[in-house]
Amino acid sequence: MIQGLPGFRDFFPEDCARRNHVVATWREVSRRYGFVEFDGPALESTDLYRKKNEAGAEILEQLYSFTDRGGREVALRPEMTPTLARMVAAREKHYRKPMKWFCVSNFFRHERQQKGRLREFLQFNADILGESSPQADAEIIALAIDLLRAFGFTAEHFVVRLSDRKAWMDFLQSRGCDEAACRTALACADKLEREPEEKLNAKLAATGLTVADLKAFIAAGSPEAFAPVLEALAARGLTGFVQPDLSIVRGLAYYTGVVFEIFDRSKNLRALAGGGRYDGLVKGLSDGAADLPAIGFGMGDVVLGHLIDETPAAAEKLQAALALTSDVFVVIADESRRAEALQIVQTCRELGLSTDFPLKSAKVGKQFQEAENLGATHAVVIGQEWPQIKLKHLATRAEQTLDHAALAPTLKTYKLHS
RNA sequence: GUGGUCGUAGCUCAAUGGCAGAGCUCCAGGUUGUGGUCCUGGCUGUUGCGGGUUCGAGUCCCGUCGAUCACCCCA
Repeated sequence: MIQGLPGFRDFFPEDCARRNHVVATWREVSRRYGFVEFDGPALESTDLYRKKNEAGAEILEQLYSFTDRGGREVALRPEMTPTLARMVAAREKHYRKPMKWFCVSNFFRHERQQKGRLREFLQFNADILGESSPQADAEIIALAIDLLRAFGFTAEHFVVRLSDRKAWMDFLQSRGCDEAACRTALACADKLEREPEEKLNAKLAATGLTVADLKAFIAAGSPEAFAPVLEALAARGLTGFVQPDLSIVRGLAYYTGVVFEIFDRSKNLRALAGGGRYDGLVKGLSDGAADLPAIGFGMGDVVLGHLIDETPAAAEKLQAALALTSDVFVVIADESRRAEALQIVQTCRELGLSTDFPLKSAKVGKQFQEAENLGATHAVVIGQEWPQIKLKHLATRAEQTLDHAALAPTLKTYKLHS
């Protein structure tokens, strides 16, 4: 038998139900925040990703890229930002600012899978374009926090680690670092927890800095850099979710201001979400056609799924969303009345009720069993007494007999009450 | 790309180098037109795949594919 590709997932009904819960939550909170949804193509010109990175960069190595039948170099999207920048540059003048856009899309990266990382995954992205104030930074961070709260997480479960690239650059330039030295220093700051001090000091030699200098800067905390964002988050009552932490650097070169990553408190997992301000990227990717300040972040479904499973409150919420529910099960007690039963089924469905019935002759007991299995709230029994029928509320086992013509009006009132 | 661990029924897992099994799921019954429990019965395996050692391999060895974890990287 042919197997699925490594790092790619099948979505059986129960998996789809999980995914739908995640996506529905992302969409609902985004709607509350006034973000509008957009999407782009899964396949883009490889040049779109080359432009942002130097040749040979690991990002490019991990592209699913190939030459299409028309001889074009194309790649499956590994992230959304280049597509967003392309789209924004094309119609920037058409939209009022600030633009608050989000999308939920699948992305592809050819790398070895491990916990929290697959080759195809779903990612939520949200961006605010055309507004450079700390108010926009706070709005984006608040959205990220409320997204996670909507899944049932609290400040006990996750934390936003907030940093600032500009504070880093100011510090490094004050120490005489040129552009290359800044890049080296930031890369080392990113590895402070992972690589031994001697190794990092060797790398830092060219910059005139030491690990001790970097650690001292992180420890000092640069409070003035975070004050406006923290104030705006405090006013929303979200202070408890945020922790200033200059040790967060993020790998990307294009960030220009606030950067943040969200981690589970127990630190068992990779980052749940990450993002930051990238004021020069739209201009760079559009060759100057559009110039918009921007801040955004991404949140993948894989790590999020792990944390949901590990967190009882979130897992319960997921289970509630997964519970099968249907409204009506039509029991065909007398097979000779199947035509009448189908008529009732159709009536229920046209009322908008989720309605099911047995496709083949079955004993009444089995049919009630099936109604239970499907999570139906009501059973309608069609049998010998037609045109009278029975309507039973399964939870209370209360049963009433009524004329079939009276069923629709009766169910309508039930629907209003539920 | 590098390294560790692991591949047995749809799922979770047993089986000292000696007859491949259990629970759950699924399917079918338990006589008249009413349920979640319960009872009975049944299906499903080239033990991931290919070699090797052995009288004999699920078990040991090699290769391969896959899963998983870590490194790398993390857009």
